[in-house]
Amino acid sequence: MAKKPKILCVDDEQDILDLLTFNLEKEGYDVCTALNGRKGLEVAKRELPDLIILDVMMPEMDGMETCREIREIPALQNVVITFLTARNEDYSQIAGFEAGADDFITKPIRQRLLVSKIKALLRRSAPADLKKEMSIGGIEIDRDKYLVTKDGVQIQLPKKEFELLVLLSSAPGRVFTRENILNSIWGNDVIVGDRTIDVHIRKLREKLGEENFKTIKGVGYKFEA
Amino acid sequence: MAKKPKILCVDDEQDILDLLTFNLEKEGYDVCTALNGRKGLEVAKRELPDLIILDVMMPEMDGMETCREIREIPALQNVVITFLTARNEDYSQIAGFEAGADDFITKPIRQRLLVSKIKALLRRSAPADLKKEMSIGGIEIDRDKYLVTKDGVQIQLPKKEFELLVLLSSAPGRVFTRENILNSIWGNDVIVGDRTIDVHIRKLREKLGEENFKTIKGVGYKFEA
DNA sequence: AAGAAAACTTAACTTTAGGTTAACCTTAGG
DNA sequence: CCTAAGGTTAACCTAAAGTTAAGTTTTCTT
Repeated sequence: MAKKPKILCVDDEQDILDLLTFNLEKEGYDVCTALNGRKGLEVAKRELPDLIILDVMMPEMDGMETCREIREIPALQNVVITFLTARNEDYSQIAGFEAGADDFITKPIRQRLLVSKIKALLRRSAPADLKKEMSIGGIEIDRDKYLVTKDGVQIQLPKKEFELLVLLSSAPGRVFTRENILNSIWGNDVIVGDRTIDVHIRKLREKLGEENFKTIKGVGYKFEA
Repeated sequence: MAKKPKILCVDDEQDILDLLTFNLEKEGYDVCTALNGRKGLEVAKRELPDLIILDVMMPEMDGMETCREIREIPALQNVVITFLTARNEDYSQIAGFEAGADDFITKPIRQRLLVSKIKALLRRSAPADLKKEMSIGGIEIDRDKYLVTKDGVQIQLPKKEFELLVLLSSAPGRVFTRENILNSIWGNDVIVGDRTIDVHIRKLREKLGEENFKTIKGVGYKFEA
């Protein structure tokens, strides 16, 4: 079963965060939150969510600015971002789309609408992911078929290895910290030892070539061809 | 000879259903109907139509939502879906396409236009339909005749086994999760134990060869030759 | 409409792949 | 040349899948 999508909510009002969290978790999403733009950015980097809900009006660093900074981060280039705006702040939508927003949700929040919008957005963003029957340096990854091919030879990877490969290959050349990896593959709550990642990396190296998985000591791992 | 295409019409007004049925049957299509979204979904799952006409405005579960749910079902991923809208509900088209619609038909229904649109849509999707009689690695599956042949020997499969085979073989090599399988064959609501799937898989393996049905632990099953 | 047969689901148990860990080894980098 | 981070191996554990047979339900048949 596909892992549940992770959604980051950023708003300076705890009430709103609670409301969002309640509704989204009820729908089976994995929700994390932040109380301002700067923290939102931090959490986004660490958690690599699938979708981010950003309040436009926030002290210190507003939604627009946060959005721009998020879009600067290579690993978050394709995250879906939606803004939360008051209904009458309509005019801001143009600026919002320019900043890199995908959609808008207006306050007050209508819960059913919220959920269906989120669903639609995540579905829409899925095709972008599915395109990724990606092929890098002799290694083809087909997410649907759950299949990896190296130099024309099919390789059946176990679940965790496959997930790790998909993660690393989602942004080739980018270094994923151990924290990144733990968060995306195991989830926030599960605790596994550090050596576990090493072991999976080792297996990937065995099966797909030593040189494709580089260690950056003290930082993490990256995949390249 | 190609079997006549099956069309499912979903609308809460019996009048509209009658009108559609009359016109489409006259053209030689096999028509089935449902009076609301939820029933439409059920019928769609059972009948696996080639095309679905969905009224946008329906009580309980509207066309959009029905459409989204239909698209969730692997076996119906490639069904052509067209919405029925009032001419002035124009705006909804954007949302409609997002939900996974292929086209729109506006009310009031112009009968000649309806028929030519349907024809055009079915023509466009035709290649996908040809898959109805497939043959992979000594195994022939004829969906219409409800018949399976292995190495020239006819095998009569029970319903569930046949459905499972059809599903898995609809995308050979692709992994179907248990969730996928449960949703397409049993439906979202029905709850059957996990072991049930195993048993059906076992029977298929017995009858059609162990090797053709591969388990990907923690993920699901796939069919290949 | 009863009885039989076939299909389907479940329960209880076994097996196994794959995930994790512990213990020890290696290496990079200060 | 010491230390901390990462690598390696094999043993262990567990959740997931396999199996079998015994209920249920559906469906034919007469």
